[in-house]
Amino acid sequence: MKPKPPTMLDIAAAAGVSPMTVSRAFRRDASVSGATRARILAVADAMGYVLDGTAAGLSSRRTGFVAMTIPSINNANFADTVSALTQGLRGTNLQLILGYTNYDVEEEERLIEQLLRRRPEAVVVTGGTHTPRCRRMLAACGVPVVETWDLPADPIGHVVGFSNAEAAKLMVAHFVARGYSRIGFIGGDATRDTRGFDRRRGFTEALTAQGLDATRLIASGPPPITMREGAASMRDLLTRWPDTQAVMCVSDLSAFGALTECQRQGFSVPGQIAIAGFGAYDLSAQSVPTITTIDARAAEIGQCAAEIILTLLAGSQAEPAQLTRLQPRLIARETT
Amino acid sequence: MKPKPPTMLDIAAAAGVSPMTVSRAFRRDASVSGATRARILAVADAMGYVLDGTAAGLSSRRTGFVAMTIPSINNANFADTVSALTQGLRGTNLQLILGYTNYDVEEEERLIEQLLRRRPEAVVVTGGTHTPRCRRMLAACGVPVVETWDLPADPIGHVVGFSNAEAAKLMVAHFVARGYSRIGFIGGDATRDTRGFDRRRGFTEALTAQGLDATRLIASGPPPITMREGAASMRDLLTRWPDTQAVMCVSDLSAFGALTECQRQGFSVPGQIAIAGFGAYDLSAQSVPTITTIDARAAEIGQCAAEIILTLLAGSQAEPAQLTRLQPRLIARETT
DNA sequence: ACTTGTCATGTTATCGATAACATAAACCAG
DNA sequence: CTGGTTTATGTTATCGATAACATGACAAGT
Repeated sequence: MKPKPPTMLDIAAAAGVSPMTVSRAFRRDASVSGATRARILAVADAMGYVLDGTAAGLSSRRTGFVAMTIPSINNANFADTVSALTQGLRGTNLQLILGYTNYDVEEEERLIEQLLRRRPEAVVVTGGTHTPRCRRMLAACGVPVVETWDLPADPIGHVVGFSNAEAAKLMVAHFVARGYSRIGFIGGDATRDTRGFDRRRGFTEALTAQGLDATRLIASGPPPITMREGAASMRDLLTRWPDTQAVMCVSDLSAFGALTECQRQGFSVPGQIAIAGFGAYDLSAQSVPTITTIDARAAEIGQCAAEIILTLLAGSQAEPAQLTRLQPRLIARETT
Repeated sequence: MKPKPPTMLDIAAAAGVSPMTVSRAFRRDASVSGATRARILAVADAMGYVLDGTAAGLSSRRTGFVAMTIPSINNANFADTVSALTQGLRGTNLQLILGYTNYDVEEEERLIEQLLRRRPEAVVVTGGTHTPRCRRMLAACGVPVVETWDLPADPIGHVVGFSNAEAAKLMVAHFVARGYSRIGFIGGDATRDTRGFDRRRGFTEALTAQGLDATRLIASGPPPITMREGAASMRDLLTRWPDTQAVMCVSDLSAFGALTECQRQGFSVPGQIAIAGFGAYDLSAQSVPTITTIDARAAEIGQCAAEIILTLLAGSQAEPAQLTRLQPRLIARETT
């Protein structure tokens, strides 16, 4: 029924060489004569042999894994970071394994332990807030750690991120320059999405600095905030503060939801109310009207993380922790 | 600099027990006295010990991996399947490892080999079209294989899918019932996205069966088709066949792009032209107007796949290959 | 008191590869 | 033709855990 898959010994016997030669044949660099390698690979293919990476990893202490945690699959921003990182790792024999924290640091702790069991050669986490045990595990795991999408107050290792608060201030400055003064914010509950929370903090700080009312805040439930919740929050906002002139949303998805709600209610955007999002999703470039947003440079985050990892794994000595600070860019569009 | 991480032997020595007892302490079921387990886990935590899953997997022949290939990250449909599958595996100690094929069977072959090296306990692939070598590897790997999102003509193992062609016929029937007869199709190049191709085939077959013109086909480049390409394709379509009454798009994203193009050109939807998508993304429920689409039951696919895998891994004897055929549902909305 | 059984733990062999070292053959300069 | 170097391959020990079997202690049943 289940014929046990062949091992390297079987291939070696069938090809009339030693196991070590088979092992070498399966690696690029190793010194094996062309003829021998071709014969071995042919035999292996014929016998349906697939190298056992589990055993290889145990023996060589190189598993070929890079572990990464992200809050949620199906978020275009994190997907961009993941894509870029995957792309940056292409050509090496490193593979990304992903875990989803669901915006929950407890879940992150469990996940990190599971991922570290796989003995990754590097770890990339999203965000700079972790449980104490999670921090300990990451600090002790002996491989490079990169925190992303944030600027942690007390980094564990390397950082590739940006200030979410600064990004929000950028947007407030844009609103003020456009002449809006009664400005609201739509986001998720503060407790879980720390990056969303930082954006809200930056938002209120910037408004306060301008002497403007910073109380028009809608919390629309646990993250991630969907389009539907963006729409519901817009309804709330318009009910509670009907004279609101502009709204910043925690993401483009919620901004789009807010926009559709305005369209349904017959409000003109930006004539009666201005809307801005965050993240520079395709959606905000394509919608009618197009949505003002902030490009958080998601792909560059992944790309920089990949470069850091490759450099670190190539060089043998431990390099000092590196901080790469990216500058988010405001993209002004039709909704403001 | 890099203190070598402790091994199970170190923990055993520190806790004054044998390595085997430590091994048992780390597993739920094993018989260890509560006091001993607590002591061992405390020592392990204090020493920053993390179980080496590589070695565990080699020894026990259970790696705890389920491998899955999907065409693309950042596709809400596949993300839903992945989420549901992850959810279904929660509570077991199985972890999903994902690979992205980029809609390319050659890439899939490379990926499957890489994934099989990790010795997964089950494999889930998206689609039913593979290279010969890929089929051979999957057939020989000795673990359950589930093909999804399709009904392969010649399945390798288990299947959880639906007929993309039938789904498209459903949509054509809907168009015809609404009285549209000059109907176009927007999709990607036929060569790579076989599911998209099947939808187009179903579309043309259904039109032909109705005696309608089935030549209004726009191929907008290699998949995945984005919103932007949907918009560009709509422009093409309106230029080449200005009297078109309705358009079926290969996905909701391209449908949304097509919708925005109509809005920019001042065409009323559905007054002057009807638009439908595929996939029941959030977007199509939220846009103004809401977009008619087909719910492919992405989450159920993941859920069923998880159930199959869990059943197979629980039972010891090999069960016969199982075909789960889901029925896509048409969701009529404002754009038609 | 004696068997039988259960529970907690220890011992030994092994999973499938690779590192590190060893060796034979081929090559090459002087 | 000789000594030194390179190239291709083999040998042995080991990576860190777990399976399978073994054992000793204690409880329960007769």
